[in-house]
Amino acid sequence: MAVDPPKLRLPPYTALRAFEAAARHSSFVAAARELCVTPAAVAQQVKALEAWLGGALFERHSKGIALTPQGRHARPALSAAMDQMGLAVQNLRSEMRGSELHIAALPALAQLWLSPRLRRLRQDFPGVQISVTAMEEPPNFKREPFDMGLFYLDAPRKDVRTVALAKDHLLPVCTPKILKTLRVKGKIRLHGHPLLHDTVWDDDWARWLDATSMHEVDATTGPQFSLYSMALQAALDGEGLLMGRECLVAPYLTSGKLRAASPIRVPLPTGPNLLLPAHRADHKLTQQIANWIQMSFSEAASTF
Amino acid sequence: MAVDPPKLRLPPYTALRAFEAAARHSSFVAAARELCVTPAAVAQQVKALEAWLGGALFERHSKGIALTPQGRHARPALSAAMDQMGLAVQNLRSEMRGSELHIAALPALAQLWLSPRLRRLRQDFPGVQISVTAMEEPPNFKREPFDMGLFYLDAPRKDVRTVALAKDHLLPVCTPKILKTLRVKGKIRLHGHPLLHDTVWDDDWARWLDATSMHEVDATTGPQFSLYSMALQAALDGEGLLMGRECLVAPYLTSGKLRAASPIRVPLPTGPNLLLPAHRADHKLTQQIANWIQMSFSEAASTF
DNA sequence: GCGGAGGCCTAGAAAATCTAGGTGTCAGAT
DNA sequence: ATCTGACACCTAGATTTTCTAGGCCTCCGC
Repeated sequence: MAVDPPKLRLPPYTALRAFEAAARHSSFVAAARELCVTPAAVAQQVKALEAWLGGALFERHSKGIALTPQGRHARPALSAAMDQMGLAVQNLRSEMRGSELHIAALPALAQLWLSPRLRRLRQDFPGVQISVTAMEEPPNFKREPFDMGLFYLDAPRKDVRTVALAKDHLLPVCTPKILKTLRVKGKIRLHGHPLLHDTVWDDDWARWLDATSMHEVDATTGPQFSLYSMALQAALDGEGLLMGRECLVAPYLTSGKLRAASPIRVPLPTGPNLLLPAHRADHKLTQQIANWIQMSFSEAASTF
Repeated sequence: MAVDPPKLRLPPYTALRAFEAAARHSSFVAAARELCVTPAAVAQQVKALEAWLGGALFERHSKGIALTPQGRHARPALSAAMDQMGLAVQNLRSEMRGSELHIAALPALAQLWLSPRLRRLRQDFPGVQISVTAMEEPPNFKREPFDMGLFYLDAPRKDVRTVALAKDHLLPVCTPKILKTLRVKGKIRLHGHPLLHDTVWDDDWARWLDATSMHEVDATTGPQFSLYSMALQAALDGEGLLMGRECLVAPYLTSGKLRAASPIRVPLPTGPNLLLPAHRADHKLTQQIANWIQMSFSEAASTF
């Protein structure tokens, strides 16, 4: 019965975070990816936490893991606490660095839509330091320090204000030079040139060919690019036909560097969206820049 | 514009905790005491956090520190997040170790009230592992893993259900042997024997002497004990007069090992309280044991 | 003008956390 | 039936974070 108590300490934060991520993904590897560590590290942290608690949180199966009832029950509160923690830190951070703004964006949107407008954006908001980070999936705004996001989404998200910036359409594009070779007796045939593919938007070609009932063209072959902008560059270099997303290729159609290889535009179920985390909703600078982006998009849309 | 984003990480948790504690205490030394580290460690963590944020959180004065406006503004959210975190962990822990119960208690209450009843408590709740930790101040139940507390308090606390277990009174006590030497012609004089003092309840003697207008006795001299139970032991050993707290010395009065050296009982503004953190309110075992303690106290009270 | 309290610094010690590399088990494919 | 890939696990040692020790500085009150 010590008078100066030995302070029963909480388990280390790292262990909690590892557990939370592993529970959320039901996987140590996925959690490890999220946390930027090796799976072994996650496993160790979870094991340490289990030791501290004196009981198991996961059932280990050779293929994957499953939460025990206790673990399942504990997760929501822990996640909420971590969200709140991240939120508090972000608010603090943004308060300290008043005039910084960090945008998360799909690589394609970052490079093809945002990048050309950055100069003007910076001119219109002098003194604001605008950063852009490209990523495939929208980040967890509660945990990661981004002020807004720019992503293709089909449905609005809870916990984030989602503004659809435009409806997007698919249409095949190529250089004018290639276009000529496709014209046979006034009709256009999509043969004789490679189809350029983006690895993420892999099924764009299939979707368009399906919608236009052009089943004679094989959507599965052709070079793959991990970045849409690289596929686009290949198209600009005359290496083949790209299934264009109108929002992204519009400037090249306007300038004449690319041409539509077909008049048929197939609507996409998803389109570019602006994501505004709820906790930034009343942040003035964020609002202003969000408005700027929306305006800029509707201007662009009018040129389609 | 990396595609695999370098993951802007949150600042280390330790730094946030150091800041939070330092802000709460407006002092690095106090924070260090709370966190069981040296002040230098706290200072370093805070400095690291400030570096991460890119701005100062405290104004350093040679005597103490003061929060900057940003720091002051950020603190509440951070504290709340940490509370929630601690809470989530505790719930998890208590769920894993279903039949453990941890009581925080003032040393005097732990030793003189709880300890004699522990055997019966354990008998009445077989299979429950009951731990007791003694400490001078009630812990922060949101952060530290205690299921209930037993402390002298004058006012109820917010965020913790406070149950007054009894009203307490001061009365001077000594061994029967000493009592005889105090009787001079039918009247009792509190002279000729040392007054035994508890360092924390330092002013008990003064309070009683004041209330009884016995200004001729000097309340400031006499041996000091850091634990009430040691002062009590000294009294039992006939080393002098103890200013007794009725709740604590009652058993000795009953058994005759100690006698009241005066019939005058002076009410104390504070009394023993049972503290039940809100988040444990619907925990069955905690409730049962709380009831047990309340009952046990009212039984004891009826014997005064 | 001295002593103590509080904060600051730095180097090195201690502890926490992570990685590498190898094992075992299963499910689905060959 | 066997192979292969995905996933979890382990351990030892590397790396990073965090802490302590010990000395310094400044201010305040005596």
